[in-house]
Order: sequence, then C-alpha cells, then structure tokens
Amino acid sequence: MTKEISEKKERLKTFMKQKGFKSTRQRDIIASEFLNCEDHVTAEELYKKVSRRHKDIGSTTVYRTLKLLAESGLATARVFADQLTRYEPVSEDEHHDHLICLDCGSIIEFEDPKLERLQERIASDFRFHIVDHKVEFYGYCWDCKK
Amino acid sequence: MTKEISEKKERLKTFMKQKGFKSTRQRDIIASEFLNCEDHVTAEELYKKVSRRHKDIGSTTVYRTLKLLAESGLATARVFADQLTRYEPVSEDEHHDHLICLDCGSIIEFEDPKLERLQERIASDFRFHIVDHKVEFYGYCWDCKK
DNA sequence: AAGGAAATTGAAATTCATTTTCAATATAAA
DNA sequence: TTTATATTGAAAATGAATTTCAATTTCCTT
Ligand SMILES: [Mn+2]
Ligand SMILES: [Mn+2]
Ligand SMILES: [Zn+2]
Ligand SMILES: [Zn+2]
Repeated sequence: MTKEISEKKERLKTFMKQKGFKSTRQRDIIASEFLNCEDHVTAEELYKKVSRRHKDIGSTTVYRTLKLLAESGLATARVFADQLTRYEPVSEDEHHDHLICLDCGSIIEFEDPKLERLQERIASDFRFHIVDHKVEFYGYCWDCKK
Repeated sequence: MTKEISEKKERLKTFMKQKGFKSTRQRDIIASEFLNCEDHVTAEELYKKVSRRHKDIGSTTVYRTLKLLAESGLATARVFADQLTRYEPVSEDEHHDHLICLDCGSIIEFEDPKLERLQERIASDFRFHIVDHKVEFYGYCWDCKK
C-alpha cells in the first residue's frame, strides 16, 4: 500500500469519526480495493473485484461505501453515456474532463485551463453562477480509428 | 399549427414511409404535442400532456414515438444530472449546449463557437476523433441567486 | 371495396441499476 | 462488560425504460 493510499485511508477514518460513522472490516476492504484501482469503476465492477477474495461482502455494502467515499471527498461520482454511476479516486483539488472512445470504451482524462476560463465567460454572459460542469467528448481513440 | 411544425410533420411522414413505418393517429397526436412544446421533456411528462385529451394513448407509445422522432432526426435525446432521458425538437443543423439551474431547474441554451473550436484542439492533442460532445454547466440562474 | 400480410398498440410483465427495509450483528464509548 | 447506535447482507422495493403478446390498424394487392 503506497503512502498516498494509506494517507487517504487516514483521511477517511478522520471523516468517519467526525461524522459518527463506524470503521468496519468491510469498509476498509472496499476502500482499499477502490483506491488501488485507478479506474472509473461502477459499484458492480468493484463488487466483483472485492468478492473474489471476500465472498462475505455484499454488493449493497459496496454501493453504500462508494457513496460514503464520495461524501468524504475521496471519490467523485461520474455518469457517462452508458448511464452507469462510476467512481474515481480524487487526487487533490485537481479537476479534469474526459474523452471517451465509443469503440473500446477507453477514457482519456484531460485538463484545459482555456476551457475553464471559457466557462466563466459564458456564465457571465448569462449572469449565471456556475458551481459545476460536465464536459465529455465522445469519439474514437487513435487505436480504434485505425 | 405553424408552418415550421407542419413542415416537420411532413418530414416525419417521409421518413416513416421510407422506412416502412406506418402513420397512426397516436403518432400524429404525440408528434404534434411534442413539436408544440419547446421544452426538454421526458417521456412521462409528454405522456401526461398527451393523455389529458387522449386518455386512450398509452405511455409505452409515447416512449416509442419519442425514440422514433429521435431516429428521424426531428428530436434529440439529452440526459442531464437527474438521469432522465429528455427530448427536444431539433431545428436545422443548429447545435447548442446547456446551463442548468440547480435550484429552479430552468435550462438556458447557448452556442459558443470558441467552445467548438477548443474541442477540436483538445481532440487533436490526443489524436482523438470526436463525433459528439456533451457540455453542461450547473449552477444558479440570476433569479435564484438572489 | 375486400382481403391479408405486416406493423402498431396498450397492458402487463420484465429488466436493470440502485435504494430501502429489516432482523441479526458489529462497533465503540462509558 | 454493558449498552446504545451504526452497519451489514438478503430480500424486497423502486422507477425509468424496454419487451412481450394478443388484439387491432394500416396500407398494399387484388
Ligand atoms: Mn476521470
Ligand atoms: Mn436544448
Ligand atoms: Zn478506442
Ligand atoms: Zn434558477
């Protein structure tokens, strides 16, 4: 377990204590498995991974723990075109958007300051106060285009 | 019924004939109701509108007809944060994105050439071939901010 | 017009991800 | 320990959307 991950688990513990939530074996296992897979996983996908070695952990608990991770700020929930709720670990206050391949499903992450600034300009045009945004580009990655 | 709407209904007829689909009273009523409400409606919402005056039309048919309208190019399906599939009439090849108020739910449409160009630049950075995109800004509209 | 193949309809059943319920169990503070 | 409270997993419930199916329509073809 890397330093980053154990530090995150520490943050989770703090969050739970502060909120009056209890630390459990299940939450610990699920959080570890989640933080180790740097993917955009669904609850079911993570449940499959977890239950390979822990057949006693139910999928309901995985759904619940992912929600908890999101509340604690360690995970973000994302919904792409397939309408499944996916979670990804959050690293620092970094924000990014996604390029999604319609063929192989691969997801490329990108960050673009121009895009962020453009958003501000558009918002002010409409006197709108933006608190969040969703930018997804769908198409074909280099490999699939060939 | 405006000229634009009757012209659209004509296009739908052409599309249906060409595909071997049949014209029915239900489809006609549902399409009219849809084209008249310049909104981002869900199937259930449209079903409620339709069934006010046509209690014999079932919701299944509304779901099916909206799909048909999307296939014919007269409607586009959109999914915002509430995860419901919404449809909106398509006018010409015009493309637009959305600002969505988290308080009152109002939707502001906008078009930004800079955004479209930026997308191209980002795509080429990743050698990605974009065919579609989704840009949604969430926040608070002027009225709700007050 | 009438006949008939093929498409459409509405109700009910089904799907599928996610949430809720609930009795049994685990946690942690005293 | 004791005890109050939170958590768990199985099963049931939810809710949007789709599928199934028998009855009805549509629209060619005679
Ligand atoms: Mn990501
Ligand atoms: Mn719109
Ligand atoms: Zn690909
Ligand atoms: Zn508002």
